[in-house]
Amino acid sequence: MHQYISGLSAHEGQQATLKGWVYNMRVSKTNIFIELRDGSGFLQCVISLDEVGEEAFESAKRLSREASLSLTGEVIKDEKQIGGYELRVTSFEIYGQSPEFPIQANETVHGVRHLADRRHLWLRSKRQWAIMRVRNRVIMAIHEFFQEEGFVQMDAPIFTGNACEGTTDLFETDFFGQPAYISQSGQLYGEAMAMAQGKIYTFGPTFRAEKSNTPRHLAEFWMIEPEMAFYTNEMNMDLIEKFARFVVNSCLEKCKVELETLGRDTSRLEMVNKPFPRVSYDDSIKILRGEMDVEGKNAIAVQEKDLADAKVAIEEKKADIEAREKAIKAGMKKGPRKFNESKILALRSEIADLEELCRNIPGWIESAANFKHGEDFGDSDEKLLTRVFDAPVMVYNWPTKVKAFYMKEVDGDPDYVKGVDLLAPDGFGEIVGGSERETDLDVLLRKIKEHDLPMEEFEWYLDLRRFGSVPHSGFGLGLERMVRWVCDIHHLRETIPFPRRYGRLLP
RNA sequence: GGGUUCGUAGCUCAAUGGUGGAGCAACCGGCUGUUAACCGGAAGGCUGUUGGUUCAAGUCCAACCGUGCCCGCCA
Repeated sequence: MHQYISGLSAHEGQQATLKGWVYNMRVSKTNIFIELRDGSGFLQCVISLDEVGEEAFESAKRLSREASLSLTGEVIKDEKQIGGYELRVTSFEIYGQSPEFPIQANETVHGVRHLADRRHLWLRSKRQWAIMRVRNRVIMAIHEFFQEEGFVQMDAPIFTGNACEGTTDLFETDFFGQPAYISQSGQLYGEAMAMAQGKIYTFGPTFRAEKSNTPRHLAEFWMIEPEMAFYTNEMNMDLIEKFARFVVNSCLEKCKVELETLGRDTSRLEMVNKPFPRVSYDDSIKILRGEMDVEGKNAIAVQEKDLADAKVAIEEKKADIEAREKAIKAGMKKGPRKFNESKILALRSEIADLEELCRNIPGWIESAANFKHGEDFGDSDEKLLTRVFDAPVMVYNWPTKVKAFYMKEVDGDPDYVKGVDLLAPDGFGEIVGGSERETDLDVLLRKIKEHDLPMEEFEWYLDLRRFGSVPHSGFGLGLERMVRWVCDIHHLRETIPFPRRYGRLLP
């Protein structure tokens, strides 16, 4: 029986056997330092010449990154080490060598293409390890929350005959000789299941055939869709807030090591413990246009300040580069020179990012200032809006035109529906979309016609209104978007083990 | 689908139109209780493809192929 790094503190001062892979190693004359990873964590193992003898020591020198082995030795407390412990190896056995592993220990030196082509190996990198463990925590927290709240987990089908909301492009496939679609949402089925169990949630894969090429789209992703009988949209919002707070706090509590590995500023996540502001669509537009301030903050002015700050930062970084280049030219030993050269490279890439920001902000401001009532928010609009709040924001009461047919109209005002979007702060944008559902059969019949949807395919759905129709609400959460926010990852492709998106089917 | 950036060594990047360089990785040697970054050596290239301008093209022009980023669509 072997031990795992995560549970090693229980074996302090004792013998233990670990099995894993070489994440990184350093060789000296009498010691070999192996940074071992075993899936549960990372730990330094020291193979010393005195302990293992010359022959074994020589074979250990031939190890390389990602070689697999088992190591036996004494567990020693060492405050200097990352996990607080190290293993003094007395014997080891090599399973598999790993010559010329194509991804360096510092994965950030690689370009995205190189890494994406090697996703099956990239997953072994420290950052990816941390992200996947946060993903696991998010998934488990979601189940914990809903199970605790009395929800029943039920699955919507993946093959469907209808195009649900009728807007998005679906993947078409052959279902025993007849055309079928791969599900883009379990929403309508969720409603049927909620009428059977009261409170349910689905948790499954979802597919969108849009040729979207952005950091926040995948062709295949995982969605969680709770649906609650006898819930109004206000109750829906209460639940969304409680839910998001629970999931994020669970990650903060149980993924400290992972979030630290990722360099996540957790104080930004702790914002979830403040009340989530609730803003009507109409008010959110006023904020966007700069016509309404939030606690003294004006959305347009904030952007203008961001732009000015970015410009100043660019000049500072350019001056920094110039000074370093001058110092290098004036003569410098190799060590400091290398340090400064790599610093210059980092500064250049920071400048490139800032310059892009400078190119983008004016467009964002223009888009926000000229925002027309009745439009859906663009990504930049979400960015501007969330920038003035100190917590995730819920925007409710949306124009009927931009939302799906099944959303319930606001009482006495059919131009608006009781939809709600949860926008995460710091530019992460829409995490959750939900609504109270239309309960009136006649209104639904009218909406389905207006949206030009095939009535016969919705007959079963309409039955839900014919037999004991009740007020009900629900929402959908994009798992990867939640993980992206919690981990502060720029691109969704790093939040799922094997991303499927436009132009990417392998590995 | 629209806009834009870029394709140079295995990787990440340099190179006022004038003899293509560096760091990392890999290889060899030295140092070292080290923790991405020690010291030295040698090695690594038809500069994405095709065509054009020029005495001269990695650099300028055109087309194509590929990639990144931004927008649209959404979770």
